Amino acid sequence: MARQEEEEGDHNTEMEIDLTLKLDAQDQEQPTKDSSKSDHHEDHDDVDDKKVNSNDLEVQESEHHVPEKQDLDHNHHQEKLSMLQSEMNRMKEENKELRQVVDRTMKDYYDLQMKFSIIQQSSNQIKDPKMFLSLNGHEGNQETKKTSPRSPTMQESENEDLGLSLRIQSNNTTSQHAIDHHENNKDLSESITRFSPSSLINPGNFGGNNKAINIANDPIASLPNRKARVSVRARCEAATMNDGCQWRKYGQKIAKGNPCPRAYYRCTVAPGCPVRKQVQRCLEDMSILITTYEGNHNHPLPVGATAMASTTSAAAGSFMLLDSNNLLSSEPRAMNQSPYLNYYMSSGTMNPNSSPYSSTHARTMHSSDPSKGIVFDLISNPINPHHIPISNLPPQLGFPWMSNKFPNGSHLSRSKHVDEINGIREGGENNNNNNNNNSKSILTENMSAIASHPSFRVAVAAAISSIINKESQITNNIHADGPKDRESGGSSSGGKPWVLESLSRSG
DNA sequence: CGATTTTGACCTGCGC
DNA sequence: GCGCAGGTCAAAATCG
Repeated sequence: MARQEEEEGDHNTEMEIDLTLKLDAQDQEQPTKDSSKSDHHEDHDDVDDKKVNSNDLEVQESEHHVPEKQDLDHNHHQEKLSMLQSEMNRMKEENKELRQVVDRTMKDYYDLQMKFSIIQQSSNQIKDPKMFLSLNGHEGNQETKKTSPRSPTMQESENEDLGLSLRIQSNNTTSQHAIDHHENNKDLSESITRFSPSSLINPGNFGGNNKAINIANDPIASLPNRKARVSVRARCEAATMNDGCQWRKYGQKIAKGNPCPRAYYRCTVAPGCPVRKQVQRCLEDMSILITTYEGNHNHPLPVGATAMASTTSAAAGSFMLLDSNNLLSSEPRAMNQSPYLNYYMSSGTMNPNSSPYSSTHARTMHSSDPSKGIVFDLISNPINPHHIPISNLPPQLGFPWMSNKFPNGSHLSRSKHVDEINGIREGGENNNNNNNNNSKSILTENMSAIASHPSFRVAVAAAISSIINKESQITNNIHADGPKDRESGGSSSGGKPWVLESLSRSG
């Protein structure tokens, strides 16, 4: 028996040594742990606590171990406390930096708003303004810069941290002159847009039977011979983008020039809602989904649909209003300097041979392409090394705006979406060795991950479109002579589509 | 059984 | 006027 007690006593001493070693090891690891790991660490602590507790039961039998055990517990709790405090301090710092970035961005935003209104006010003297909004800190490829040198009149302000920028460029060339110029240039004419107003806004282009359209409730649709159309190009592996609205498919057709069938949907959130959308895969890249919206909803939108709907309707409204004032030219645009979110004008037809990633980014859309009117291009290529291409994501890690139901039946949750961003962040964090710049690099990565996220871009696009809409409405009130004036140009003065795109090019 | 999708027919506009 | 292509309708089929 005595020998047995001796053995137990030795065993207990060994356990305490093990515990001390473990705690020492934790002390060395703690400063390098991130929050998630520290949580994990706490789990280990719990286990260790249990070990200690179970150990205490045995130690109580041998009294000379008790004071050491208490010290150990005390030290352990103190370590935990200091660890949490350091973690809190780190998060506070991170929060502070984020706030600064947000403040700076807001300041830039208001500055740009002011500049834009000034430009708008003087826009009656400018016949051919170029408008360019981008959402990226990276400058675009050089080829693009060559094709679209910044004019001295260009006003810009960029936030390098967030990559938000607004550029408004104007020149004095008339639209017709631009067309003629490009028609004379064979090389350019292949990649550069040609203006085709009749194909853009044409009542016949969206079906002959429009009985369901509620003209009274749709100011844009109420304009005779005009329909607001907004296209969204986005990488999406699901059949349709989940934009928050409820849609019913009412037709499908294989359009000429694209073997992918075009699906026709109408909004079923409210009976008689005139909004319709066409969904078609891009010929050049099947992972790109082109969704074309038409009309304004005549009902309150679900929360999830607000961003996209306000984007489309606001942009459509601004497009119509600005166009009606002849503020925009039909000159093809090739000014994609920023790979993330660019806002420029193009003609109404896309050449199926022209790649959406062409260096000039001039879009010559095929007449059958649904991307007539305004195009929100939300395609992003992985500039960020931590960016996960959507095609590489497992189905359960899609974007929230993608269909909640995947073909395989798996469902998305918002937390997954958050996990995706967290995953990006953690991926970047693992590559850093916890130096002093760690929090900065994390911050940068977080910001770029957020800024490059399609949902964020949609939200920003919505905000920008709303601003443009408001500004254009103001301008319209100042310069327009009323609805009659809008139609004075007939169909020839019709739609000059804008393209809002977020093509990012690693080039 | 109601809602949704599919699919062929039909309508409309445009170019020749 | 005719043919073509895009868009819509509506009955049948399918799904949950």
